[in-house]
Amino acid sequence: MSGSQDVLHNQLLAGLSLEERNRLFPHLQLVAMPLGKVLYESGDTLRYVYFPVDCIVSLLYGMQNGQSAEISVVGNEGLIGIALFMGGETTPSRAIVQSAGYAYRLDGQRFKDEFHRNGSLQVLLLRYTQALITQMSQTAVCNRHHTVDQQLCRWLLLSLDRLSSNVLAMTQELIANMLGVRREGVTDAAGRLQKLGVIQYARGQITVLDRPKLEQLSCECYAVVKRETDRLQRPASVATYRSP
Amino acid sequence: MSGSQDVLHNQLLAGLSLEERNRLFPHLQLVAMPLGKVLYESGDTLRYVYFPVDCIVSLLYGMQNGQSAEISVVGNEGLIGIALFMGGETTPSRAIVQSAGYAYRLDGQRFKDEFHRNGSLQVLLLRYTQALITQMSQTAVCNRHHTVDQQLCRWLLLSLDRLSSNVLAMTQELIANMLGVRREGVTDAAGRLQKLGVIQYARGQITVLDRPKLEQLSCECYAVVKRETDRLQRPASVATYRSP
DNA sequence: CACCGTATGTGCGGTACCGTGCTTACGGGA
DNA sequence: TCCCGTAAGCACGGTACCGCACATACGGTG
Repeated sequence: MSGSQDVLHNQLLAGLSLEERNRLFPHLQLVAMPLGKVLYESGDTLRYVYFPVDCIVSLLYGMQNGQSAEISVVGNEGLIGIALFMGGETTPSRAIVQSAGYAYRLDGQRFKDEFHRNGSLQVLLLRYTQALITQMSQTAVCNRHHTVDQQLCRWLLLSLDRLSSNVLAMTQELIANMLGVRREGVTDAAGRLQKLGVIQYARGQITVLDRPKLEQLSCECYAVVKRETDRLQRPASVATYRSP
Repeated sequence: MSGSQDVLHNQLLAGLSLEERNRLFPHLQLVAMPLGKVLYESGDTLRYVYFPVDCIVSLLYGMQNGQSAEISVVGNEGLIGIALFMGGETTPSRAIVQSAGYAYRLDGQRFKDEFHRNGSLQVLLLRYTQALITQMSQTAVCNRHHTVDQQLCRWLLLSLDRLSSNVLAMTQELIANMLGVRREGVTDAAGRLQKLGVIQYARGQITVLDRPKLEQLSCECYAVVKRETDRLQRPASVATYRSP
């Protein structure tokens, strides 16, 4: 399957120094990430961290009444399991594979040890965590102020950025779970997008036909998160930034 | 004004080792935090971190159309300016004093230097950051699924926990800005709470009369955040945790 | 090819919140 | 004491989303 599962396809792993690579890479395990796989449940003690290479993982918060909502999405730009180096060991969230693929898995203890060596891994992880925080925060305001239509666009764009194709394998039901809305709400929004010729829907398979239009229809939340993620992912330097 | 501005009233500063205290405390500056003071705007490069002793600071995300929403609230359990040690230097958020008081201010560079010494400050800050992430995430789902009534209860409880009194100096207009809803929505919700005898409202001054009832009327989000914050704030140990 | 599970579309009433414009009423300053 | 700015209450129609109960339609399996 070509080199598409190359360790270096994960941007965090690719950013490590030579020494760090030598220490960590021998312990990385390539694992399959089938759709729907649960990496951890709310409250689980984390045993591994996962570095996605070509899959997408959603972090969800669930509630007592069964409702839930996605608070962030992770692809090859990040990792799953930040609670390990944050020191909490667990989180009240749930990590579930949203788009199938592969990831590299690393033992939690080894990962923590490396983090506390104060090397470039630590810098990369902290910056990534800040990007994640931005995404969560923006999701919070988005949930408050934007329509389902806008949020669907945002969600499609975030997914698209983490895939190499313009085809997503996702049912409307699943998307509804992620956005925390009714399935019918997604049906309506998707129908409107289809009518505009932006996407094409076919039984669990969405093809994005007009990405620029999608960006235009999306709320600003996508752009904010993307800009901030890009900024924080750039090789560490004296990153200056001013709001536009 | 008694010893209410004691450095050790900030839980993070109180958790430092003796050496760290010796290095940092001489450089802490007590600063007044009047209501409405803006500690930083979206995109500002952070020059200081602030350790609240008896004030409350809100982190807000604003949007292009002027709407905004609070994504987390910080009192003497935390600090403002995590983006400094996260490496981003700036964030797209806004920090504004929600309840007047005092805080200790520390120069950003000195703070970063201390963080990278790998001492107990680092552990405390990372754990606090995780608590903050929990709060943001829970806010996101809360915005999605809960009524204004429930959110008002949650918000009052979060504020109450960070004050030594049961009287909040807050207009409904300000609360509405925090929750990202209309002022009238807060009026309605507050009116209902008042009718139930839970709070008493008087021109920018809310007195909480029945806290247990408030907790009962609130959504679960308050309890989740509180439990997780308490867990993460406990002196670092092999913290195990399982969802109830 | 017939069947059935799953994915999608639709229609209905209900409600929580919005935007707007207005009224009431407190309380500090001249 | 009066005045006026600010805080709070109220009333209106509008709408986005909900919960529910269906109707359709695709596609793999026997």
